[in-house]
Amino acid sequence: MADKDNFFERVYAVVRQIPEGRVTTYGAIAKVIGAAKSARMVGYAMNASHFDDTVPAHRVVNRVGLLSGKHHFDGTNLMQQLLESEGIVIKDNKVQDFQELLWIPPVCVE
DNA sequence: GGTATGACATATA
DNA sequence: TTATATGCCATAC
Repeated sequence: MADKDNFFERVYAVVRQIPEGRVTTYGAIAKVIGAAKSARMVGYAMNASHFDDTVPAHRVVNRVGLLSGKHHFDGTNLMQQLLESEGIVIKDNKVQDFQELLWIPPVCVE
């Protein structure tokens, strides 16, 4: 289903599975959706996810735990506030204990 | 249909 | 270790 949106839909599906208070990386998502080399596409998909409020893009950060995409949110620190609202500590636009908060989504089995 | 861009990642210097 | 360069793949123009 949703064979049209294939890529975006897959990204959304994974991001939507991110538990509250957890974060993940673009690379992890890319790998799970079957496009490990398309980590950039994940971020690109997130850009389009703005029309979909069911996708917690604020829980997705780059591999260093940096809120690379906070700049794309409405506010300047909206992303950070959202994460902090979930119990995640943000310092200098970076996720503290990122490694511990990092959550790897299960592989998409169709 | 080719070029340019991108919320990343990995490799090399 | 930090900085620079390249790859990768899908979207937009």
